[in-house]
Amino acid sequence: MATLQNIKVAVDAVVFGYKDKTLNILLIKRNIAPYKNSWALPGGLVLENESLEKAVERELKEETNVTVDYLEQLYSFGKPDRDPRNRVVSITYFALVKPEHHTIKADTDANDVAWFDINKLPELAFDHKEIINIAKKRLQGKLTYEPIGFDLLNTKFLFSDLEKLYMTILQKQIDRRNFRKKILSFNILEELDERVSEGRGRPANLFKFNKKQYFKHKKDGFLFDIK
Amino acid sequence: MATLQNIKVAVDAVVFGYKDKTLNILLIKRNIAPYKNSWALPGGLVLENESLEKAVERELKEETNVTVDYLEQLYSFGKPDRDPRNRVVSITYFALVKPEHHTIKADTDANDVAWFDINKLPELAFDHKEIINIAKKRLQGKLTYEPIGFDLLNTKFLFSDLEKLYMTILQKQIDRRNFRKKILSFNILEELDERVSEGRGRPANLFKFNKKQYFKHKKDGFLFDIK
DNA sequence: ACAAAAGTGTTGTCCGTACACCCATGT
DNA sequence: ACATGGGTGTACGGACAACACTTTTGT
Repeated sequence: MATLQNIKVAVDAVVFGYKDKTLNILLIKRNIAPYKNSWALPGGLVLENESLEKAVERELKEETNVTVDYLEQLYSFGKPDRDPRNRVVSITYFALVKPEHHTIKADTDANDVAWFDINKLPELAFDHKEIINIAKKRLQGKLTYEPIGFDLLNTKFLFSDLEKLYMTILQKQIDRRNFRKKILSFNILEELDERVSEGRGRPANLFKFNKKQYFKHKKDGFLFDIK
Repeated sequence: MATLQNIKVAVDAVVFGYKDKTLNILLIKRNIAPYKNSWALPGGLVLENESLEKAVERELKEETNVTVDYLEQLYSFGKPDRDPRNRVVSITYFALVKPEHHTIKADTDANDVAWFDINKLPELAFDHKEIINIAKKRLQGKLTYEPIGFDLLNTKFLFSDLEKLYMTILQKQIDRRNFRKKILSFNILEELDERVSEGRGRPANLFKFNKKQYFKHKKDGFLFDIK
């Protein structure tokens, strides 16, 4: 082989949160070159003896103070020139959090951290815009065949929240009656004996996702599927 | 940071071929430690200035003499101890070939290369068994919502070939009449004016996959979908 | 003439979709 | 009493699943 390989391995995370009826992404402001003062995905180099998942979790904790509710590998990026300094292969992750459960906090390095509406993103460092696009597609796809929407809502939620979340992420109208009928038919929700009034209008019932029940049904061959 | 990072980046490929009515995987016999003389997935370290895809294609050409018909990234593996020598992160790929279009040939290093029935795999090096399991699931999934089965058949094929391929990979019975009706309704096949006799029985018509037509329909919102 | 594989149509069921009115509360 | 959001049932149509007989060839 011509030369010894010297490629760095990094991880980056696309963290989604659903806030104020919009889909948000967690970004940090870089305080080192290159792309100093640009916004970027949280992430960094993998340590010598840590797994990829651990690396993501560590970087997220360090840079944003967030612990994720759902994490899965997204895709790996390795174009030779994606980092201007030296070659970096980045293994990216897809994560979901319940924003109200966490207080984001910038690093000691005085970076900034913030949630951005996915439709109002700033300029991004490296190829991070492309990574986000892929993550968005993954989210839209997964939402239809796995019950991951619940990882974006509070533990107790209104049916209308779930409905709005689906409409926001899938970017289409959904019929309220058919949607409720479908979801309820899966028998994976617990209807709580609590009602909440959203200012005006009839108070709505709170629901809880019953994960255990979901896995039981899944083992029996049931398929979660929302058009 | 504690120590400088020294992680190697490799690529490995799970290459599927459909031969003799069975699903096969392309393996090489290692001739260096560790796992000397074990069977393993083709792959190797990424060169300093080559993209990940190029690395896979180069390794496949070098180690097996195969050029793939379909290639996509599968998953990345990075447990700290997956390679006993030093830390290697492997970005794995999922590939399809038409076996009859290629002559496999072992490396100058006198490795061996062979197709293995996926149900009769030998012991495998590293975590390659796990990688193959994930690739198999990907293949089963993709087959139902993208027309990738055609990348495993000859350019001209019989309907019964397609049908058997689906039954073999999905491991279930398929009704011949409903299957044919469904596929034909997609309007992505060309019926050729050639018949082939398979020894005994009524000669069958040859078909060709019309990829252009497929992409045209796809742009118009058509979805390939086989239950 | 028989064995083997290819080719083809109809019917019932279920699921998805479309759609509108009443209910409980706050102001 | 009115405005606002919550909760619910029915009817139609299309897609999928189940199912069996005829055709063409080789032996």
